Amino acid sequence: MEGNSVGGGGGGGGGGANDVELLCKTLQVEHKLFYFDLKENPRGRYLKISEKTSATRSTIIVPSNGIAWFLDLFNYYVNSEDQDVFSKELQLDTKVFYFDVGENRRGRFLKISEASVSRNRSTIIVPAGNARDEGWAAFRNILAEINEASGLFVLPNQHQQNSEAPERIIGLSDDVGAGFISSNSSQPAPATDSNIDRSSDLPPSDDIGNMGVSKVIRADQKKFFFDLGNNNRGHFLRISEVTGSDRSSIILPLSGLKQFHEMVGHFVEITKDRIEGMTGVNVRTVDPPQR
DNA sequence: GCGGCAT
Repeated sequence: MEGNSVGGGGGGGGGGANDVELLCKTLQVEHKLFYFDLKENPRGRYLKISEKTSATRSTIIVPSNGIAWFLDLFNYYVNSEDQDVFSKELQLDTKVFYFDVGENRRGRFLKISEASVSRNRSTIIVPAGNARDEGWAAFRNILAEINEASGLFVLPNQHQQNSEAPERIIGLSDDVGAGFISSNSSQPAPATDSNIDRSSDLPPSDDIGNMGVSKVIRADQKKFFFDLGNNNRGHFLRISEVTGSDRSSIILPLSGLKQFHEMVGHFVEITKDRIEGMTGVNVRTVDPPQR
């Protein structure tokens, strides 16, 4: 039961009492107080996020490989137009986090529910804040700090640098609506605006951890490189177009990858009769770039 | 001085 759980304090009581505290931060949003504790135990590292109001306290436990996903999702909710946001599901290990935006007379809020097999569902609610979602933005900033700092702590007993294969770690799926989905929606949401960052946002390339997955395709005279990577803002897919000596890239946070895929599939579908019979698209694996 | 969700 506790085999896969990280930091849940499962089984016989400890409640993470022995866990090492790596980093603590607090954030006040309106009258709520949020505690962020980055902790570590022999099973791994996790972020405990607690919401405390006058009488209640509720906590969610985020596995460390989910911090970047939380960051991406908060960016999504901060950057999207109010009417364009959808609920999201984030599966991490054995638990699922549900992100839902709600509104009542107190204002807009983001409800984050953690559902796991052996535990009651727990929920925190983050107020959007008055203007420009500053409550969510402040929350996002804390996540960014923690995500960045987390990379500075090295597990002494770390056997592999990437304990997760990219395909297996995480599934991020759209729940409701998903912006653009296989159904015959006539109006694809311009989700790309918020999901695709320009390459200028990248830190120096030293910080880009290549995850060892690189592919290249050719189309006509162009080459396109696909590289998985991660930086202090999370995981991303970099797609680079290389012509001659010029390279330009888009950086696609993995939270947008599914929508990207569906969007490409859409255009493949509607142009099918025009590309049938075309050949010459080669896909191969290449060595990770050196820089 | 808040208080949402939902078991």
